[in-house]
Amino acid sequence: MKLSTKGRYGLRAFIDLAVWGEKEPVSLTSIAERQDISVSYLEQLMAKLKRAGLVNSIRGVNGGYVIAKPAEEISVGDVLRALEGDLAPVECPGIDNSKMAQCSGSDHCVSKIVWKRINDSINHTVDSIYIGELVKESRKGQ
Amino acid sequence: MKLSTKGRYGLRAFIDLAVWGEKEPVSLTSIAERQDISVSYLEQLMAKLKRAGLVNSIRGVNGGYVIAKPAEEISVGDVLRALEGDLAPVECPGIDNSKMAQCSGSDHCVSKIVWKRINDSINHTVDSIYIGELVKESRKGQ
DNA sequence: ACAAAACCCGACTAAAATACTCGGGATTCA
DNA sequence: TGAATCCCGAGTATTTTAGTCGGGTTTTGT
Repeated sequence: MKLSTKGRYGLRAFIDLAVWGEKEPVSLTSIAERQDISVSYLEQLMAKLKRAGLVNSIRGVNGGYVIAKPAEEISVGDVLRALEGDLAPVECPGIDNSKMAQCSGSDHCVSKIVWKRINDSINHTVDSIYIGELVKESRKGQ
Repeated sequence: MKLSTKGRYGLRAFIDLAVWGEKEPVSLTSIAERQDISVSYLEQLMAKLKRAGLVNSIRGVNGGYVIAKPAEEISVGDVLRALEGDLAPVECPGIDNSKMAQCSGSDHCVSKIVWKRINDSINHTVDSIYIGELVKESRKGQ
């Protein structure tokens, strides 16, 4: 039960971007330095965030990344799901759809109650924290 | 971000035990059949549950396992933590103690707010579901 | 006494996932 | 043109997972 470095580093990088990228695009090099993450790896993470429409990129000299929407409109859940895919720790058919075949055991289907509550609670938590709050918090700390 | 089979199978096995083991010990063979998990693997899981004091074992012919306390007094969190260790998806120093060295980056420490809320929400969720409820639910389903 | 049913335990391993790196490209600006 | 950037797919070492396996030991029924 662990969030991978994709999610951990990626959220840190995204916050960094939101903090430093108000006027000008932020280069991966600068994020890499501040956050101590390699540029190559950041490229992977940013690609995901871009695909999800959370950041835009500007190529060429003085280019970099900017967040695609105001930080107040992006939740931690948006960012983490873009990086990690579904956050559900247990993918159980019967919660939603697809192959019910697996889910025919007796109390097998009782544990599903548990998985659903865990999944819901995680999603609710990350969806209720916005990047904007974290940016404010970060500025306060400096 | 995934719960391993230890947690998933283990909770199923534990519920099975709670459902079937009211009077007599339940053998791993019988759990294995009902839950479609190999006996060898179940042995590993039960060893953990036993070490955590959640089940007792009875050796010899007609032996098996029994839960160590009433199902109403054991939470899903107790079981999952026994099987998986700490459920926190992110282990971040600064939430509690130890090596703060790592946690000196700027907004690095802002994301900690997120990890803490996620950890808390998961723990709260699993600690508020008791095996007893699940047993009842399972009996109802039959 | 002995065999069978059960738990007990540590070591081993194949497969999958993770956490990256690397090399070469394409853009843009000065 | 060349330097700073982003872009992208492949490759790979390490770690973790998800088990199996081969031996025990304990207990009970006959």
